[in-house]
Amino acid sequence: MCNNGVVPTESSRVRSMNETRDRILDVALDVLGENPDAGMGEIASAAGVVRRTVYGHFPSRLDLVRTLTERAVTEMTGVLAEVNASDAEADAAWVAFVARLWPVAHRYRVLLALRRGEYGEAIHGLLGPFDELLADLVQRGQDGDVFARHLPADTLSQLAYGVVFAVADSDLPNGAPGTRAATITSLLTLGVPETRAIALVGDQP
Amino acid sequence: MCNNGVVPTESSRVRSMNETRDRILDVALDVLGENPDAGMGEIASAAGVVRRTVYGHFPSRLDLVRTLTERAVTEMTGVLAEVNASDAEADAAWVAFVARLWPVAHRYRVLLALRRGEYGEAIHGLLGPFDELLADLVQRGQDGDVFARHLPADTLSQLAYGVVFAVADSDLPNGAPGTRAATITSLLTLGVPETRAIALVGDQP
DNA sequence: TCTCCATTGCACACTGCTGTGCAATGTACA
DNA sequence: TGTACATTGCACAGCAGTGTGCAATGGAGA
Repeated sequence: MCNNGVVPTESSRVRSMNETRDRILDVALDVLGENPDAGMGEIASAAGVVRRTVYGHFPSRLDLVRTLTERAVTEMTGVLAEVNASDAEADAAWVAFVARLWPVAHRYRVLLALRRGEYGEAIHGLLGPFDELLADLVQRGQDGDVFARHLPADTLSQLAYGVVFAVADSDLPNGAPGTRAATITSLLTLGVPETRAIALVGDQP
Repeated sequence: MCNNGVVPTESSRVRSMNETRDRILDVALDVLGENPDAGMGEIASAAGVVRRTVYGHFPSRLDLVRTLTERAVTEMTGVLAEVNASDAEADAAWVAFVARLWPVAHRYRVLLALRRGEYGEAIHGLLGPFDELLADLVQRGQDGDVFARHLPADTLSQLAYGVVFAVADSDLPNGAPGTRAATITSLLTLGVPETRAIALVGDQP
């Protein structure tokens, strides 16, 4: 015994396994992003692996999707909590949120599609904490009179979040040029006046 | 021979058949609205008919969906063309459009979900004329400086249209109370200032 | 060298859907 | 009364996907 923990037990062995596992997850995100109905075989092929191997890492398709969702929630709540912690005005916080969330959330955009359908309930449950943080931010904006009140905060937050990705989808896959337009549009939907929205976004990407 | 045409040939026979056919279409809209992945069996049961009978009227599932879409396009373009014909300002026209389209489009909301997925291409093609009319209206608004220009008219029109139904979905199935909020939100997304939007909607439903 | 084990390749059973064929059955119409 | 036909009930073939079992294979570690 030359180690007292569990980490460096079989360095190359488990590393290779984790690489496979991570590759499957990464590729699954891409494949499902293009076609939410893609099967395990399709994902396996894209990952350069046999279908049987995928089942070795994820007992069922639901397990795979669940793992993907957990990953997404971890990353996205991290960003949102950070933005929420600042004492900036809610509309400025929203701009920062979209700017920082964009790259990660764009990868996980498939979860929006998967929310309706077979695994809808499971995904919805896991996304709960994120949804709450989002609603909190919008609520703060409504309390501070920077966001409109024509809809309750939880509905409005989901809507504005959806608008961001609706713009993304209608854009070239290379989402870069759309970030600015998406941010402005979501601000408008939140009830921020156009002049203020443009001023907030400034000359960002 | 007591008739010279083809219409009143078998009054009760064909009427009964058309009733069955229409009932299947109506019910299919409801069933697919709740679950876009519903099968032919599910639709048949809901229509009080055997699966085999549905295939008697519609050779394939795609035929059913296509018929549904054609129906929707006919009704919706009718409403939109009428609104477009008036010489009202574009934002006022949009309000009238949403108000008049709401009942019919709400029934056909499933087409938005079906647009992604197996029949996406077919539906998209049939919806083309409607999409163009919609883009024309938004373009008119942009030209007249009542709508924002942060997005091209075709993208913005789709987005605003989607917002209307996103609000509807997050509402009670009884969509009545949401019409006002949905109209206001879509106007905001189009870049109409909040005060103007509220003034336009007035004390409508 | 020998052992462990992730991966592979193939087999299989199961489910759920689509679309078709065909012989009843019942009802409107001549 | 008899015919036409929409509907039914059932059977069947096909397809696509899921999840499992099991014997090879091959590379990394003891």
